Amino acid sequence: MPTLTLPDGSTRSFDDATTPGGVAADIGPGLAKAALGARVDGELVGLDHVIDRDATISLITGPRGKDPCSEDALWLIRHSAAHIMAEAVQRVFPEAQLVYGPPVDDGFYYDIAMPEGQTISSGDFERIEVEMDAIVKEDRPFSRCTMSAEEGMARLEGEGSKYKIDNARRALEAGADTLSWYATGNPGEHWDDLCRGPHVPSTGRVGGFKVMSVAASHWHGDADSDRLTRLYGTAFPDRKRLAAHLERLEEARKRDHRAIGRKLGLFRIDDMVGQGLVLWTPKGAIIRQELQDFISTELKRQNYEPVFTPHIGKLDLFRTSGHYPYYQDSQYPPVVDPEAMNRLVDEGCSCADLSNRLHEGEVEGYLLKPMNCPMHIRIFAGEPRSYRDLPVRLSEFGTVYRYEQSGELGGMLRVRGFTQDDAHLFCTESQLQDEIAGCLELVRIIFNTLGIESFDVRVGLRDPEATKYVGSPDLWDRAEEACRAAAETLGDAWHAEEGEAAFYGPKIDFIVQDAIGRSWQLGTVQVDYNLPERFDLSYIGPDNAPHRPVMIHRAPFGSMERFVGFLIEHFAGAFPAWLAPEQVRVLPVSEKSSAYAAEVHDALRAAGQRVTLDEGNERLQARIRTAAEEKIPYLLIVGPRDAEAGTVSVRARGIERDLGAVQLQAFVDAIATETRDRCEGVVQSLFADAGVA
RNA sequence: GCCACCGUAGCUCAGUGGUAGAGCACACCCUUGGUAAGGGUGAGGUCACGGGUUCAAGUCCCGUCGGUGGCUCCA
Repeated sequence: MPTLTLPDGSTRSFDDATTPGGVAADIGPGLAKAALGARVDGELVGLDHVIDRDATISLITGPRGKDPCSEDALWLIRHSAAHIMAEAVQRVFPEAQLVYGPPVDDGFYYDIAMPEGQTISSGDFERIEVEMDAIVKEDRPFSRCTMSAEEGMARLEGEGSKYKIDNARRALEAGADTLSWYATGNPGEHWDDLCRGPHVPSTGRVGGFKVMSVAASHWHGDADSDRLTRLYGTAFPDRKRLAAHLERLEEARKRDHRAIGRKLGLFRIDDMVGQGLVLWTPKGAIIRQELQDFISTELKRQNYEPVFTPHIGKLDLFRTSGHYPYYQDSQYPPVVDPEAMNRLVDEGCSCADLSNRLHEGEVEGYLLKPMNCPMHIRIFAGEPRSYRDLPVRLSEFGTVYRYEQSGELGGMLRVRGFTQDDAHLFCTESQLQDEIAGCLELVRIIFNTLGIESFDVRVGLRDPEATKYVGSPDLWDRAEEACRAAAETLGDAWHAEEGEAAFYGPKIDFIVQDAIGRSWQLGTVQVDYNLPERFDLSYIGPDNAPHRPVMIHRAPFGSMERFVGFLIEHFAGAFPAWLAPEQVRVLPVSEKSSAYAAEVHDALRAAGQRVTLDEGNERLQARIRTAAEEKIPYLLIVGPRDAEAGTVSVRARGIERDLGAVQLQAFVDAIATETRDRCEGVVQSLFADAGVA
């Protein structure tokens, strides 16, 4: 005789065991119709879940009106849609074997083992959707069917799907005592799939769905295991919400830095130059240079000392640092001294021999630097250091090269040559926490100035199970504690993640998402006990004895490439005036005003603004449209009236009308302030004061 | 690197094995227009590259290079 407590605190008693479906019906027919599932004592269950003892229950319904759909409802709908898609795939490709089909952030996927020689391509999506549509229209119930472990395994052995057998074994190992199947319809009669559930009550509840894309995956995420076809889909309670979602995706794609970068001429990646190697065009170079100037100002305040180091260094340097040969796969191959190369050729040395001999150090060569730290370390080590000198903070916009896997490259976000806004801090143990906090402060300044509000702070700790880490456990404990304490000073939410530390020390990363929802690490602060050891770094302490410094690697932007790639998407190409490649464009109304327009142009140029003059052979409307598409922050429209009064008519980006006319000098002063202070709104305040805007 | 898909003008994209196309951008001409596309003319192509099948290949097949998505990786 279960008594159930509802979310509002009220209770309902039942004479016999009941189900969430029963509870819903007991409350009212409207709820019974709207219910998709429930949480019983916090556990997500289907409407047919048997409740035979007291519990709390919260029914899950589809959204009403324009309300957003609850996470639970979406989960049920998408998990159910995955089944429907799987059934449809097996109708179209009867020999396809199913592996695993969970809901994910924006939808769901199903991993499928296709028979040799068959593939699913985007051209098949429509056929699959037609089948899905039929299954949804039939509105067949999702029926659960349970078998004992023995019975269930026997069934699976009989069917012979090694993937489902594996899934079942894992479920049993995880503690399940039975196996369950969900049929879309009647068990034994209709299609079914091994599944823990739960699902929505019937296929018709999946109101809007779409097969989105096809990709490859590996069984168990193991690159050496079977290759599977991963079919992605998405589903919503109704078509309207699906359409809204697809529209959002479309909007997001418009923000893609690759598309905007091309359109606005910010960068290119050229086949002839090489994969993952970014060419910064003049406009993109301005943005990069502005960011560099901005951070350099902050670095001066924090007493950093700029240095320059070469792009290439002897292999021995990287052997000492440990980067060669352990990360050989992700480095451009070494450059071997020509004389040594000729000698090796004469000796008939094979490629494998060469590789070995480079590895062993018998042949010397040079490596494009995959990181700047060894070079900075040699600067630190180049003179005796006293504790009075610490911390030493060496900074450099250092370009590094890493031979990332070709499939991983993408636009500016993952490249093979990139410039870190790098610095290495050498300090004492007791200075560590303050120094980390100083580094985090830099990131904070950058994010605040650029209005970046949506990011994750991750403190990467060592994985207690793994053995790849160097350094003593108590040093690690202290460093991890220093990172946590420093993260605490940020004032933002942060989370610790085990196993995310570098092998040489814990770190704090700032993670953002790109336009299509992928996560990228931008700024990073990493503590390092390893390299000071390997390079035998020391300073003389107050006790007149040598001590080992601690190193911090830090890059608040991360890399200029990735940061600007992210920034393009963050601003959708509409950079604030201080960053905009072109800040102002002067548009004479007609040729009659070109002399005055040139005067305006020259005044702004003299004030240091990036300004152009568009005297094109087009109508004013067309020139405004062009400038708007180029995301230029301010347009100055000047005609005879302005020439007469010495004014400019200002049009600010994103405002589809003229703000009004101001004296030329007032505009020059305002934009000079706005760009100098790296802020927004100074120009517009000219008009706000007048009550115009 | 792996799997799938894709590669046609600077860009976005049409193109049924039978003469290479459009819009935008570009150049020139006309138009001098006060707030998001004025009109005309023209130029622009080794259909990514290399093989093959065919009377005939942008189109079909194979390979290479490059891009996209995902997987794996990311010191």
